[in-house]
Amino acid sequence: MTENRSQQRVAKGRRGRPRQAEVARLAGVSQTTVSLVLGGNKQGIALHAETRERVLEAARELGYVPDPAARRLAAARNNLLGVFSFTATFPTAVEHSYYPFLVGVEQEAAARGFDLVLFTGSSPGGALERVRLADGCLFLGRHAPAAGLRRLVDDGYPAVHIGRRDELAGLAWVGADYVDASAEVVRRLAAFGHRRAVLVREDDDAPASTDRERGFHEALAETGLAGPPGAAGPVVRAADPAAGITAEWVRGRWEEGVTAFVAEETDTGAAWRALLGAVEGAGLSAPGDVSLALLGSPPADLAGRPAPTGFDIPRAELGAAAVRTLTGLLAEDGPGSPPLVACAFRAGHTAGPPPGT
Amino acid sequence: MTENRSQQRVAKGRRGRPRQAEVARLAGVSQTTVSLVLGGNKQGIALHAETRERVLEAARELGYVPDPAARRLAAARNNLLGVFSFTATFPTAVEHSYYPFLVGVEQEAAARGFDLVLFTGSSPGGALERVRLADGCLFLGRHAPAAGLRRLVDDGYPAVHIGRRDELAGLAWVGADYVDASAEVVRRLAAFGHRRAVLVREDDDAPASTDRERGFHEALAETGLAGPPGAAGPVVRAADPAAGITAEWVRGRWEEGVTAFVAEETDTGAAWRALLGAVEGAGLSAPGDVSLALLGSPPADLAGRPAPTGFDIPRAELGAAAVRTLTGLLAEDGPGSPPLVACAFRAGHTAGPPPGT
DNA sequence: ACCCCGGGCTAATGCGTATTAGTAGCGGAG
DNA sequence: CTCCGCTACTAATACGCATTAGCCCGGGGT
Repeated sequence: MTENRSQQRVAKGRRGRPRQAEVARLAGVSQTTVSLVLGGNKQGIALHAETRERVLEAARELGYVPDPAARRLAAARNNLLGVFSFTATFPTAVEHSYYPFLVGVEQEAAARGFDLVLFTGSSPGGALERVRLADGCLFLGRHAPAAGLRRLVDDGYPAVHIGRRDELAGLAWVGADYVDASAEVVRRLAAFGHRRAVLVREDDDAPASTDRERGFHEALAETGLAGPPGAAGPVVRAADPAAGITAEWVRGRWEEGVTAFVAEETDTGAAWRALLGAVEGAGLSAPGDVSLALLGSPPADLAGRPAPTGFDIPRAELGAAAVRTLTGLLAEDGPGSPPLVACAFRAGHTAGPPPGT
Repeated sequence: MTENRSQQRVAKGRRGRPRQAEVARLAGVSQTTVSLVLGGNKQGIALHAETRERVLEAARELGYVPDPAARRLAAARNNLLGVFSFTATFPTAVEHSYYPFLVGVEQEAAARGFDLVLFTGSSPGGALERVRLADGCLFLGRHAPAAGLRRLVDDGYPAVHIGRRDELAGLAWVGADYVDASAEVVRRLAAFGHRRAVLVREDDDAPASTDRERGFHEALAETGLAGPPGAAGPVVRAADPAAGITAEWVRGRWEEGVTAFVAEETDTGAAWRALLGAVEGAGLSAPGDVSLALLGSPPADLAGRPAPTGFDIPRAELGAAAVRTLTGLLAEDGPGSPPLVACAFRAGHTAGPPPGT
């Protein structure tokens, strides 16, 4: 049975893909010559045009494709870019956050002649090292293990993180300008005439969260918007938004004069979800009674609801920018594109003038 | 000269990582021994426990990590699976058809220790040959060029097509069981009490379309459901559904006693879109006046509308099945999983009993 | 005393490609 | 006719690891 099968395979043709040596044999030249012709002959060794043609023809005929591992081992280039995501692939959560990046990454990579290798972080430990198979790698996800990245970066491996990553010196990154985008949202709320606002954030110290909060604060200072009266301050940090952000809480703030509620976007969308529920539970409606804003995009399952006022993260653009930066590192010349990408304000339908204006 | 060069290399730090040879030196053993200890020694060569310890200690001390490229070169495998999609990656169109497959593919691949290489059909000509860099490849999209695939298959390259593909002998494939799923939808319509039904399909001869039609016909025969009276038959083929499926047409069928309208799903969703518009234009409502069913999932932009009665293609599961089949081919042992994956009936809200029941 | 055996290790080689150091052949300058 | 230099190649080697085929040594059998 097994014999039968393997015989079939042998009979069917060559085992595995053709090597340079086979191309060489067919073209009647040496393996070196094949390598020179197909590798672009950067060292400028003289070659007859006709020889070149023969080699190319033979390669085409056999369907030759270089082995990335061998190429890499010989200290050359693969034309492969890695994409490493740390979030284990969770269809639902991923649907709205991972894929759009990938679209941008893929387009930009294709445009520059690179193919993509997807590494998924499920496996533990040295899994990160796998990426060395590619010429360089993009890392995405909030929780990339610093130790592994440190290692790669120190070894001079070209790596670009999608999302701000300052604490890891030497690691290149591209990120969305959450500070400015968040500030802009608050400015719009102020322009509507709101006087008091709160920000609901999850208990997460990722740069993406702190940046949003910073933008929020900056715009408060700039516009004169205030938080609720009292010492609590305008920012609410909820480890479990569903529990912390209740109808009672919303009503309490509302009675204190808060007319604008802002939530940050996270993987789960928990803050926004809780806010929507609590406002509804409090018998308030947006944008009639209160204005709601989301610093980011709503979770996929709320796609049917009216679009929240807020901003859109240009994920595809970010992915493309990351590829540009990475290929810049590979070429060791370009200064790369600027790391911050602007977000687009989204008017949406959940914010408007406060009641009585 | 050679000395000089190697010194440069050290100075440059381009390769700062320790090799097995260095671990070996530190532990006072040979590189072979290091490889045996760290590689798990599958060949069962006798090794002193103390030697083992020394090697492990040395490896730890130097922070040794194996070079994946070298590893793969030596193993003549690279643990890469290709995914080749022919539809150029168009963010919008792709969002709902390409990505869900990928999710399943990725999970199953990760579970089996494979990484993924993404190829996009955008590049011209011999682009197909690129996939040979992976150990095997998945192909997806209705319009995969037969010639290129033929070539790969004949060479014994492990390839699996996602979607039925019978005409290409020797090509493995996995597909959704559209025949049974479509039949089931019709059975449900019959159970509601409908007596006459039509199927609107686009002018596309892909297996996915003909399978749906076959299921439709089979269930008609089985349940006694009929098409409209006259010679036209129960299936309407519209090259341009927006033009062919009009309000007048719907009203015409309705007056002939047709109470159930079924559309097939295609990339664009044109048939379903046209049907919805025409029914509305005819002043009819579903499921009150007529029942509508969609053989597949609605296009992404109609996600807000009531869920159509129909079935869901288990895309992720299909992707996973494809990976299983492919790894089966690679191992040359497993019989692979069965090629047909069942679809899940979706009750939805567009079908019910016909008026007057 | 000799051989064999098996435990413990290593030298040698292969994987496929890129690069470096040549080598043949030939025409022209000296 | 020698030597040079140029063109058009090729042989050899490195890359880092896995694997195969040994090698050496001590003890037990005969």
